[in-house]
Amino acid sequence: MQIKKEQVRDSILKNAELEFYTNGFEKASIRRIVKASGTTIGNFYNYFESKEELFNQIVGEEYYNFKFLLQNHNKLVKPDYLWQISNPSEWKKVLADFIPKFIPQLGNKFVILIECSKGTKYDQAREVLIDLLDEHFKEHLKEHNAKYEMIDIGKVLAEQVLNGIVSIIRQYYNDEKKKNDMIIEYLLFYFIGTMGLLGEF
Amino acid sequence: MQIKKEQVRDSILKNAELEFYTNGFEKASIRRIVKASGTTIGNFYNYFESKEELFNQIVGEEYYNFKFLLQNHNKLVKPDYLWQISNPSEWKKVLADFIPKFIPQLGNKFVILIECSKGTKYDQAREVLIDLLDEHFKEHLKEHNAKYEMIDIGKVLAEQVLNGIVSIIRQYYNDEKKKNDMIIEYLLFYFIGTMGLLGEF
Amino acid sequence: MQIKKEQVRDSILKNAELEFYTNGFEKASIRRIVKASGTTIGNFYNYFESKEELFNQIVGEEYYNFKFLLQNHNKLVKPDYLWQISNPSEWKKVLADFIPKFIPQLGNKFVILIECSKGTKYDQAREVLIDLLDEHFKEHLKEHNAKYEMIDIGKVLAEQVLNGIVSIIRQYYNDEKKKNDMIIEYLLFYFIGTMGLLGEF
Amino acid sequence: MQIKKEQVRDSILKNAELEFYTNGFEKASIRRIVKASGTTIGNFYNYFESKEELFNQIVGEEYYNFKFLLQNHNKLVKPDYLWQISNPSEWKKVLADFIPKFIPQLGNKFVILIECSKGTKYDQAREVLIDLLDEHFKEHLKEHNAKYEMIDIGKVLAEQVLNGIVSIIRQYYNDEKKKNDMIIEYLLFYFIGTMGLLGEF
DNA sequence: AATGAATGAGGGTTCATTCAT
DNA sequence: AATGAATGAACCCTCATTCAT
Repeated sequence: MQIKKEQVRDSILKNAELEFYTNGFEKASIRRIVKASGTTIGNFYNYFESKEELFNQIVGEEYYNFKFLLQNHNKLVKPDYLWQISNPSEWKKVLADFIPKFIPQLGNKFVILIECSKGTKYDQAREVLIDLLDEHFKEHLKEHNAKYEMIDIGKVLAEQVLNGIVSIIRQYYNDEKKKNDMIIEYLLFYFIGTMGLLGEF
Repeated sequence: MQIKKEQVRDSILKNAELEFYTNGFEKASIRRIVKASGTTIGNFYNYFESKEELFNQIVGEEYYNFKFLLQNHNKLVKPDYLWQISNPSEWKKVLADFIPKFIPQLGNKFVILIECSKGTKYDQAREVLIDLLDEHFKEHLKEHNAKYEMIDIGKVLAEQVLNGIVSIIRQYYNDEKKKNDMIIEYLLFYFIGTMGLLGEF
Repeated sequence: MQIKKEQVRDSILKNAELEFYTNGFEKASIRRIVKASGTTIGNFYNYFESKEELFNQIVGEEYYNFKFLLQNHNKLVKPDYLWQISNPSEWKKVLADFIPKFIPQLGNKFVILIECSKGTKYDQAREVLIDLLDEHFKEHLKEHNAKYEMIDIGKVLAEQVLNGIVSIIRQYYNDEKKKNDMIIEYLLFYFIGTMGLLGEF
Repeated sequence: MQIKKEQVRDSILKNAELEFYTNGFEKASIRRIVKASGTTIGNFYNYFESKEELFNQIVGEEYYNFKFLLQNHNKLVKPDYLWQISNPSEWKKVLADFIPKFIPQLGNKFVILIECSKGTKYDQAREVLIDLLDEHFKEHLKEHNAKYEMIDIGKVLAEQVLNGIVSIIRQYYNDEKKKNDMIIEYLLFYFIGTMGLLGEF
């Protein structure tokens, strides 16, 4: 009984995740979710209060961790020495060490949080994250080139890097290792590009 | 009342553009559009045959130009010498010359075409463009580094660069000049990053 | 000007007739009618007060004649000697003389009146006509066979003969002569059948 | 509330049958059906997928049986000796035996199938049946009078006989026995009429 | 725990008709 | 005389959610 209960619950969560991932919160259909989960509409509401609450249960923890990460990134994320290293292959190694620490967060739920939360209370998640990355970037940009004026680029870079990560997650959802490699590769691109830009200004 | 014809039509088009831009084709609501346009549902259908046709009228020409650009990009877009230039500030100048040629296409309608066309006959636009960019990138990557194995990165780069442009358009929709500057800046980032990766740095 | 006016009016009437004939009153579309007539919705209402009034103008006279015919059929329509004639080829000749007198009424407008008037004030036309024919038939049936009990057949015969005529009009709408021949032929069938039934009972 | 399931379903089916019977498929209104059925629009779609599917459920089996009958009518329907019998009261007896076999099919649903299916996938049912009857009639006409030229009459007769049956069903929908009697009576009329025509030519 | 019937608001769309120009 | 913009009710259908069983 207990087991069965959990099975139903898990089935709903699993299928709902796919539905939200595919269609976004607003276009997601409870009917489709329960059908895929092998249960019924009525029973769904024995497990979850609403579509929104279901969504919360899927991305809530993710969001919590994510906020924690953001709030504490100054302590956790301190690879600023990166910016002083000038050899790209060196960078790569450093990133390969550093990135895996927060890569567990970069799964489908992260995508849902960032891209499929329109219409929920999380729909600012994307913006919040971007603002934070922006701030982060601007700091570094300023730090390395005091004369750099076009600081607005930080926000674009942020959105950019976020989209890139999301895009990789979506593309390699079924190959954890490749996904991680791609993210590292991709971030390298970013740092290299940034360095190039900054170094020449 | 009847004199308004063009006003109403323009009002609908303007508000519809915003609605599609904000909610995508499928979630866009005709009722919201007509309310924002100060007219009625019935009257809407005096101007447009359907929601889909309204969408077509907004992005149709855009799509036509866009296809033309894609089909003729080999002739139009030939700054491949870019890849042989090693001085980033030189790159920047070249890009600044080259990019404005197709920048007029990069407005809100382009965003709608790329990001908000799910459910319409244009919903492959994004994929088509990405495939083309991918092909383009793979060519160059192969050309410059025969040993470069991870050719899959082409598609990610393509999606990446497209997202970046879209993101910039979204952010600077009200400042044409800055938008253009940002796109140039941004593409520079891309080329520099790519060069770095490839070993030309 | 005056001529043009009549042209528009006639064009509307002609196309409306076809529209009513094809789709019935309720499914008929004013928009389609005006489009086919080469005019506009607004102008339509300069010529006709409403869809219903347009319908009236098309079948009104028809209905008037038809009612007159019905009310005076005892005077006009007196081929009762038909029923005493026993030679079918003789019948045929008599019918061929008699029927043409009211055949002018049996055109498309008659069909519209009988079959396409649902939703208008004429929608009882069919029933009225059937009742009258029924009465007529019952009279004759009684007259010729006093013991004939199943007098209800009159109504069926009436509906039957009406449907038959309508069906012929619809099928031979473009060949006046053949249409008339078929109607005669068809009515012969009826009288022969009736005679056969009655004579043997 | 939920116990009603079958009641509601039956109520919808019953009222829908009446609605289709009265207004035809296209003019039939789901709103009227659900109001008459004592339920709501939303709930209607818990029982039926669409207006068309509702229609299918009403006439689907009818159509299946009807097609079977048509395809097998050469085996099932073989009272051709009828045409050699010259005594009408004898005909009547034979018909009285034969007709009841397919009379169960001749109810309101048959009428809906034949007369109210415009706009559905069954809208050719009428034509198919008429063509088949036409063929049937032409055969017999040829057989009995090689010189009979006006073979076009077959189609008219077919439409005629079909209309007649439909008309009887419509008139005696509430008296099964009388309906059957009338159909027999009516078909007799037809055979006698046909015989009369043919025998005298 | 499970079912699915019931609701009502909203989706896109069509329509006859009115009326300012 | 002619135009067609404007209206609002009705069309079929989908949805998340409630609740009696």
